[in-house]
Amino acid sequence: MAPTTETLTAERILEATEEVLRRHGPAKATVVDVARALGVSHGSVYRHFRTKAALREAVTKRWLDRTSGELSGIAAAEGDPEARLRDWLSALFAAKRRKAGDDPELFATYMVLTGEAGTAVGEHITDLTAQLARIIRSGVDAGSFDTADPEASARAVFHATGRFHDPCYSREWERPGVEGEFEAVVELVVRGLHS
Amino acid sequence: MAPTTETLTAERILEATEEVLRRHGPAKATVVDVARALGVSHGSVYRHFRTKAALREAVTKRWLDRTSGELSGIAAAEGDPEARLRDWLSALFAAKRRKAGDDPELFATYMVLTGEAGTAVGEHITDLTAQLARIIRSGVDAGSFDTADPEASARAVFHATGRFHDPCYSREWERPGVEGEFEAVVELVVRGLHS
DNA sequence: CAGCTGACAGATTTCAATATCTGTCATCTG
DNA sequence: CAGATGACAGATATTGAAATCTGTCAGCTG
Repeated sequence: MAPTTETLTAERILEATEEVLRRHGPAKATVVDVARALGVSHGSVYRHFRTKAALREAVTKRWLDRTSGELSGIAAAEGDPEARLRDWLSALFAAKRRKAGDDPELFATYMVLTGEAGTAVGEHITDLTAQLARIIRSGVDAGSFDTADPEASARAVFHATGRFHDPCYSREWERPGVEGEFEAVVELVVRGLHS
Repeated sequence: MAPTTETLTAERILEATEEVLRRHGPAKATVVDVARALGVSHGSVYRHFRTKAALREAVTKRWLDRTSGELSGIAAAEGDPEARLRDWLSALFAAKRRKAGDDPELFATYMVLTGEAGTAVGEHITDLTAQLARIIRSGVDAGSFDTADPEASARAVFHATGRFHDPCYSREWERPGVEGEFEAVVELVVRGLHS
């Protein structure tokens, strides 16, 4: 694309890569395309990212971190832990559903990227369950939740609600009735946590 | 394979198709292969199944029905509903995990088959949640479970435990610690159901 | 000399020609 | 004549040669 005089940074490469992925999809997005988009040779891209896989994983990480960031506010907030848990789960579902619904092709692209084994997804899940554990712990402290192991309960809640945040279910998220299914599972889970 | 004098029945075709799928995998299993395995012309296969898709769906249905059958005994049994619910969920997880672990290639084949949109999977899920609903209803009658809508609760329980029976998670089922994760989710769900 | 380039080897992908498959049906056979 | 066959048209899959990509690196440039 248009050559620039700006310095070539990891950040600029990541932005260009996102754009190339959006345009070409995961199968046809090449490092050469990214370099072309930046007006540099592909060798320069390899100066910042050792391999194509590392570049793709960095893009994935950025994308996942955006979701984590949206939710961390709720996890850190003050107030009724049960309400916060419900809010957090709703926000997670809403965020995923929005991403999947607004631009299905891009979402499919990221599904491919997250499927390429790497540590990014695992770290994202660790991050999210840590947020959940924080909420649950504050519920235990307040006496509204009862669990011996908030971390384990957090993982259980995360797993139990997987249908409403795991990308492999994304095509179900637009069906009529999901909202109700979501409420039912959240209800079950919140009741299971109660003392 | 070996030609036979036996009459050509839908049942024999289904058996041969299973064998061909096991041998060749979902991508390379053709109707011609099935006919060859039976020692007949492929036109004869089309006499019993209108399309290749119908044949594949019939095989899928048979496979899914085998799991449903294994579980229906637990759902129909007498005795403590909570124990039956735990047994049923454990049996479902064990059955899926065994199928995935014993013959991963065949399991992958069936994952492809179930992914080919059709009514078989939907009916299977309806069947399983009906079994769950039966257990939950008996728990409500016995006074140990509390829910206004056992069918809805059954779907919620099924969704909440998806990570331990949905094929899209099958590669997680062999990791150390799954057993514990499973127990934690079941515990959460059972507590959520309790009155 | 830090950062960029572009040629290169080996791996991967594309593309078009070729082969095989699906689904139909007129015809055959017991 | 019920049930099986195999030739056929159009759709799909395979194959192998050519094009492109990945990752490296010696050398260029500011």
